[in-house]
Amino acid sequence: MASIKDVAKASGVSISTVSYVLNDDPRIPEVTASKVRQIANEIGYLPSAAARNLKKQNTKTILVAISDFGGPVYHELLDGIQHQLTKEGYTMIVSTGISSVNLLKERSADAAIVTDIHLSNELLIKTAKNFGPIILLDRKLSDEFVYHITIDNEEAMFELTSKAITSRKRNKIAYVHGVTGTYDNQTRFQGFLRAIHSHQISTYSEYFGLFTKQSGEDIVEQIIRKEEPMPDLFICANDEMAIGIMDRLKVHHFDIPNTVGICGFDDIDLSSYVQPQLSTVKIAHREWGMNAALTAVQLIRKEAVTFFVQKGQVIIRDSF
Amino acid sequence: MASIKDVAKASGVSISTVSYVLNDDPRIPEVTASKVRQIANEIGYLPSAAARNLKKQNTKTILVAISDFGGPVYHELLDGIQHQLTKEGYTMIVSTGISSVNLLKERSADAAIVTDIHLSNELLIKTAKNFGPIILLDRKLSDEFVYHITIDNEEAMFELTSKAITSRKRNKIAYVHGVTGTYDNQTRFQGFLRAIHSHQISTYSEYFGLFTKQSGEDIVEQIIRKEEPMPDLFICANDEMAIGIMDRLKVHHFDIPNTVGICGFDDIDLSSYVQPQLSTVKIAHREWGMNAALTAVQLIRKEAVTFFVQKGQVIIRDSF
DNA sequence: GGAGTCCTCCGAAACGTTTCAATAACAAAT
DNA sequence: ATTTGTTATTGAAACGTTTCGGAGGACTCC
Repeated sequence: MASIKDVAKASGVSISTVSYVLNDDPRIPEVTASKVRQIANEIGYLPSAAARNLKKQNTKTILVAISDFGGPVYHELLDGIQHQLTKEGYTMIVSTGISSVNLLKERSADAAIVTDIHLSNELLIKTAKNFGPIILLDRKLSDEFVYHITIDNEEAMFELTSKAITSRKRNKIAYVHGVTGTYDNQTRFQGFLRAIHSHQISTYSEYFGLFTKQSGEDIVEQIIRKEEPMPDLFICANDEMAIGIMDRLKVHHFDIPNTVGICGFDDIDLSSYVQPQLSTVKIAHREWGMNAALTAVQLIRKEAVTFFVQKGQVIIRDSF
Repeated sequence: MASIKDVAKASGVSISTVSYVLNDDPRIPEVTASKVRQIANEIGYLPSAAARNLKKQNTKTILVAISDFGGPVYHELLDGIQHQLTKEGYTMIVSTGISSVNLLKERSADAAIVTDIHLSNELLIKTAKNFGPIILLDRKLSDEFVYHITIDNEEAMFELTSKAITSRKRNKIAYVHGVTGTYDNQTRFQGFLRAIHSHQISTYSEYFGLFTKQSGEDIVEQIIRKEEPMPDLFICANDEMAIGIMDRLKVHHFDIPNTVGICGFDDIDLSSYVQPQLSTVKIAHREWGMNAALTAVQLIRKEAVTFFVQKGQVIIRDSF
């Protein structure tokens, strides 16, 4: 591997001169600089991130740890992060699963933005201490170097549920949980509860899914198999489950929205494709990402951080 | 930041001993090792990737550069790569846009798998020389350190088009290009051409889209606005354009598949949701990813590489 | 009791940068 | 002619690891 030493030798100057040139230091006159640059270019010299990071004690890189590349939700979020980060002169790297853990444990970035429920609180708190700022998007967790920027799920779900309840008379309302214990599920459920209570409704049934389409399908099949009465309004913790439920409901010839209403959360692309189109809550993912990125950079620079609240936007379509 | 030196001092052994312990070297007896481990744990020591990478002259990391996180196609591919890589003891980092360039130019990984048309051949060839093996997924390009693993688009499109042509009598066949000049578009178009020629068809019309749903929609609107005759079979370079076309066709009350047939390529999730369900070609993305990852690792290790050919699977649904 | 063999541990060099402090060369000012 | 100042350049230390080559001690074996 060609190193800075080779460039120095080839251009007849010292290592330090080469380094200054490559970092555009003004104290090197153009005549020397251009010669060095040309030679560096000729031998295809690429600097070593490792050496540079070691010396400078930073990486100019932000790690984004997500739970999986499949989620239809991450696209805009990552886009927003990337956008903001390039603006600030940082590089974004994205990881999942065990790779995220490796990267965290080896201090491979200056800060991390994480939305991956598989990364335990314990690991995060422990790591943050020696790693650098960690910003959580998928849960609330406060610690000295751990921050969070979460969505106001509660309020959004309150609004959506209220709309669903008042749009027509429903008698048997059901809440479909996602993975229990997650921040998203809990806060959305809270919003649901507040909404039905504020409308003097006290009975509701609960079903438990896993945020996946499949788990939504299973819920319907199970209701039918056990011959339980079918709810006439499903408030679902996310769109994927809602769409799964809708699919099976249609197969069994239920009339949506007339006999059964349904709504989701997230406004994934599919939501406006299914028939009828799904009412849901849209999150400004792109802004959320930009926000998180900005916060990360501010924390690294030890500047004052400007925390925003991310709100959801209720979107009423045809599903209830 | 706590370093290995701090651990050494706190546990009363030398730096080298700590290093051996942390790397599970058998020459350190368990009694010493466990003490050191405990102290490292207590002070929350995290090793420095930078220092380690510099010394070992590798990163145990593979970079995957993709064009954008939005594409519905990348999910399984990344999943396959990640799967294979963890099996081989490597960490995967994913990047887009300018971040990819930064990472490439600073030699931040041991190899790269790229499918991002924005990264120029020139950059890739130049970088590969000092970076390490680069494996291209989105084009063919051979150079000393540049490799490619591409899909047999031509054959798959040949089969799909043949099926479409023979399924019923069509008189006005159209090919809908994606971004021209891309490997995918070119090879798919070749397959289309071979198919119609082998069926003694010599006339066809061409439309030019951008691989996006929107561009598909535009094509239909433009045909109608200009009062051109509507084709009765659209062979599209990908699903997204096909779905855009289908959408507008339905709005204008064309009967699919009876008066107009259509097919796509890629088998994105949406393809089985639209009505009628889209005929298309499915790519084994997960295997493709695993394949690419394995190749990358073999190249790094300078082992013999086993190159596979990735084939597409034609899926006939209801759209022609 | 001396030579040989293990076992446990350590010192120091090296990886490729950045950057401080210092030097050399030369012009300008006294 | 010496000092002063400026500009161009350099040497060397430091960043935090890994790992080679030993050192020192305990044990075995004759």
